Amino acid sequence: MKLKLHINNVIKDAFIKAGIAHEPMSVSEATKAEFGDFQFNGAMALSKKLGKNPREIAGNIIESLDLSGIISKAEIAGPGFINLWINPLWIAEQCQAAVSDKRLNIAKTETPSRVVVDYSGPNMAKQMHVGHLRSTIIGDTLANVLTFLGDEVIRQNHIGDWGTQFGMLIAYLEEIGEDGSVSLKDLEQFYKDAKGRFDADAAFADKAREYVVKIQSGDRHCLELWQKFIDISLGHCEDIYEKLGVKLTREDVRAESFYNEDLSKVVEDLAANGTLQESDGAQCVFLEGDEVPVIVQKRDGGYLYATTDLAALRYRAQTLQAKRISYVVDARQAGHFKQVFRVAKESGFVAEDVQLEHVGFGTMMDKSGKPFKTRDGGTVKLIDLLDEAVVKAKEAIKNKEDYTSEEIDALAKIIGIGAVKYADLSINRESNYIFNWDKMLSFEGNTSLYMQYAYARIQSIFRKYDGDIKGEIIIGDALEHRLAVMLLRFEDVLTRAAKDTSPNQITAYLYDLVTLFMRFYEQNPILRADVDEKTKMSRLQLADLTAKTIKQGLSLLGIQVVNKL
RNA sequence: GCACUCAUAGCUCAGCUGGAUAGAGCAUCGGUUUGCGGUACCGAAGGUCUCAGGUUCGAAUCCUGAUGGGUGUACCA
Repeated sequence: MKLKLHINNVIKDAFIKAGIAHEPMSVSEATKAEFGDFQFNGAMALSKKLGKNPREIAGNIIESLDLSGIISKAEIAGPGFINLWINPLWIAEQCQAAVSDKRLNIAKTETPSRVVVDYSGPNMAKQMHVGHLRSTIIGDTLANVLTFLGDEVIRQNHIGDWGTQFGMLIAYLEEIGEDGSVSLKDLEQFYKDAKGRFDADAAFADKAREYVVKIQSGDRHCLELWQKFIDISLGHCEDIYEKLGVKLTREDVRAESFYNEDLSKVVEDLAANGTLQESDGAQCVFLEGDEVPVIVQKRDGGYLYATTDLAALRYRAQTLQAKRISYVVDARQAGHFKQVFRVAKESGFVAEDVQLEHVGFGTMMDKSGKPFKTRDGGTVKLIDLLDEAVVKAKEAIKNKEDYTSEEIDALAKIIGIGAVKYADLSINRESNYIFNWDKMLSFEGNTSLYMQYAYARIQSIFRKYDGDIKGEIIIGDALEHRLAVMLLRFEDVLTRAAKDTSPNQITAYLYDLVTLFMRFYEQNPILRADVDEKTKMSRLQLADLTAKTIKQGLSLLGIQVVNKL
């Protein structure tokens, strides 16, 4: 239900009827309940253009407003605000349509766009650490939401599988032989051991260097070892994706190595364009206004990060035919992407109408506001963080005696992982945030457990009530009205969150929704004996729609719900 | 040095296209229960939105400057 669009259309009609030859600005949600459901602030802005006072303009608009359909009441307030009330009968009708529809009456877009979402991008030489969390779950959420809204989404996992360090790792893998997969369980350790050999043994180091050259020139034996290493390493990542409920698969992997053969072409084509310049022996693109150039080829002939990204951009725009390409990468790389995007467009690798965006995000901090590290200063492995979340979630489950130990394990997994994800996704993407277990696993405030609790509570209503649900939704009091309007806003929120790539708009909405439901439920009994049948049916359906909206919302964030907790 | 970015309640955070008295949660103080899951709900208190100018009918939001943090800055990814 595109709620705002409907209301905007009513305003637009009023503009035409009133003979105002301007495009009206969009309505916005009312800032307070007593101001109605929505407000239109465009009269003030028109005041100067029309040479009239804003209240008079607002009056003209209201006179021309159709109050027989979606909007039932309109009032002028203050300097020229128009407060709008939505017709309760219409709201009820729309909620009814939503509750009986699998997609909650949210249509897929009629103009789907092909979107590449680049996210996660772990390095195969190392284990995933907490720094990969945000990219992985923000990117996955974006992909989920866009898919749900009807776009054609291509997920791309640009894993780091190429470069000099791999020679060392492969040489070591060969040296320790068949049981390499065992040692590889701990990639950090494997990396350290390989590095130890590299530093201590000159023959080993020579072999490692030799392997780098061999891999890149396509030596079969070395490539086999390399492939084995990548498979094992990627397997670790997939364990984490599985735990996180992230939908990345092997099909989505387009590794750095995938673009290997394109790299020389990128440089050639830039040279042919005349955009390339040599500087200190390196091949560079100098952008107007930028101090540092984009280096695409080193003095020694090697290629760089930017070269691979240019190749990937071209592949995504030309071969995959994407119209929007979103990179979910740490905010610190803003400068890099700004430059690479410019080169891609200016060189014609990517057409002008393709939207390139760097979806940057802030850093995870510890309690003291410093980057999140282990006690001894190392990076925190993502797997350890997730395992700890499950352990802590177990402690948070109250009536443990009601469950078998298998049930508790399953619950703890959903709740623990969900809590970590929700806490992260509920923070404004661009800001740094302080990681806090207690807050994350609290039932209070905008947390996953508050959502889960509300959801479980609603499910409990339906466990108690085993009759049929029939009849209509009737909007009774003001709280029901507000709850119903809130439910209808879901699509607008998703659309906006997708446009801005900000998952926290979804969590903020869910929190508002749940808070409103809790208030509604406190005040409006459903199953109590003194509630008449019609009211009971109506409220049951509102509760049902609330639960379905929570479930759908969390599902887009990649978080499961539980019926009991 | 230059560039980017951030600064909102004691703490952790919201605040979308500029709109009405800047909102939540925690912590503090107080209230609600013959209970549909109290891990809930209601209320009080808490703010010169870092500072100074400017634009505007209207600025936490836009512009300029200052101060204080963070980040990036030529052959790593």
